[in-house]
Amino acid sequence: MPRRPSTDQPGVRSRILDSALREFSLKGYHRAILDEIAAGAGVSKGAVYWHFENKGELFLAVIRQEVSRLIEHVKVVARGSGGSVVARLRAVIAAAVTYYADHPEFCSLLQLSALPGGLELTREVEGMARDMYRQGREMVGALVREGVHRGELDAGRAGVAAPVLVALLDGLMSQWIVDRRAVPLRRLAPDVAGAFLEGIVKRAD
Amino acid sequence: MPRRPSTDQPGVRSRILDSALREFSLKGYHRAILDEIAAGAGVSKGAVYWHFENKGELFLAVIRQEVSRLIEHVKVVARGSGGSVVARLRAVIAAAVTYYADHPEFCSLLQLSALPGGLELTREVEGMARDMYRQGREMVGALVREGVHRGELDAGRAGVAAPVLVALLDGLMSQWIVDRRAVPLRRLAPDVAGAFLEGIVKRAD
DNA sequence: TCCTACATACTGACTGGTCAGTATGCAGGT
DNA sequence: ACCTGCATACTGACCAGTCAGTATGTAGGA
Repeated sequence: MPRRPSTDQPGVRSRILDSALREFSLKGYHRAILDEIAAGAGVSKGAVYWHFENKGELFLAVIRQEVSRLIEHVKVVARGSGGSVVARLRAVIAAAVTYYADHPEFCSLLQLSALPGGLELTREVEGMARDMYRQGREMVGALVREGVHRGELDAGRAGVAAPVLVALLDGLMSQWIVDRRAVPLRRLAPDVAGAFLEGIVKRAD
Repeated sequence: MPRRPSTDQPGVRSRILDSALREFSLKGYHRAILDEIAAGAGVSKGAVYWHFENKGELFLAVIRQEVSRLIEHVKVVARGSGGSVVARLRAVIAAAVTYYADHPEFCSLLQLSALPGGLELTREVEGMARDMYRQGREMVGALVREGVHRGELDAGRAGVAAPVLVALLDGLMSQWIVDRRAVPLRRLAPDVAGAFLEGIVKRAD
């Protein structure tokens, strides 16, 4: 239990979190070593155990911080400036993709956290991944419902649109991580949005 | 180096692979213990080291086997019975989704193998994941080119269709793994195919 | 067809390195 | 004098990998 620090050295805790993010995203949970996380933060292992109960809790804290940052980043865009729903969906896709491309360490961490429960760590991490996906689907779902209501989107697709868009973004990230050249995230983003919105089938015009 | 066995106990090697698949997919690479893999196969640790160089090679062997099974399974469907490209794309989506749903251990393993290089294991595993995604994109890409040539698919979407479909399938699997109720793979499959092919935007009819 | 001389395919006890977690010390603030 | 916020040194469990030993073949000579 991290006793609430009062005369804290400014930022020790967040420096530990930063260093932990680096190490975990570079080496994974098991190969990340507490002594090196501590060294990376310029403190000792004692400091880590002062601020965090154990390695697992540190990992959870890192994930919590990073996930909430992404969610916040995308939510702002989704609430949007009141344009059309289609425009806001395009913006959401662009925002997510941009965030991925700007935060590769975050992507690594996300892949780790989205592993099936038991792999790598505890069920708790799996629960966080589940929540994250849910929040993503909920956000997209709300947008889609609005779009259907406004007559912009097809009512028949309302049910799958959310899991499909979340899957799309997640899966693109996975491909990008292992092969950045083959899947140039940023460049693809507009076309991806187009394909998601309008499909790939040729229609009469 | 596994010298070719002649008086092999029938199936020891494949029993080890089966047990390793179970353990790795249940516990991940690091928490899977060789003694338990051996016990699960009904042999001793020595037998594991007789057939495989080390733990990493065993992991690679398991992944290779499983990935090539999926690829083969889907490729057969993609070559298809000569129907329309759209029909074959639907069939590919259904085949992949069905395969996922029927082989949850495989899904866990796939998630593990698709981790960024260095996480969990070596660059070699990352290379396999890269190859797998490439093969997937290539397969879809060939289908899409045929579809464009036949006038079924929109030429403007030809470039993104492959990474998008691969992403879609991969991302759906990820969501399904951590939350099977919220993302009922099999039931969603047809609608997913519809969304991918025709998009979600409402069009005038 | 039986014996010799190996080869194959294991067994299971042991070792050595690694690393999470702990015990203890200690400086500065109050 | 005591608490906070660390630093340092240590412990012990865990587990990959090793290796001497064994049991079961089997090819070839006599």
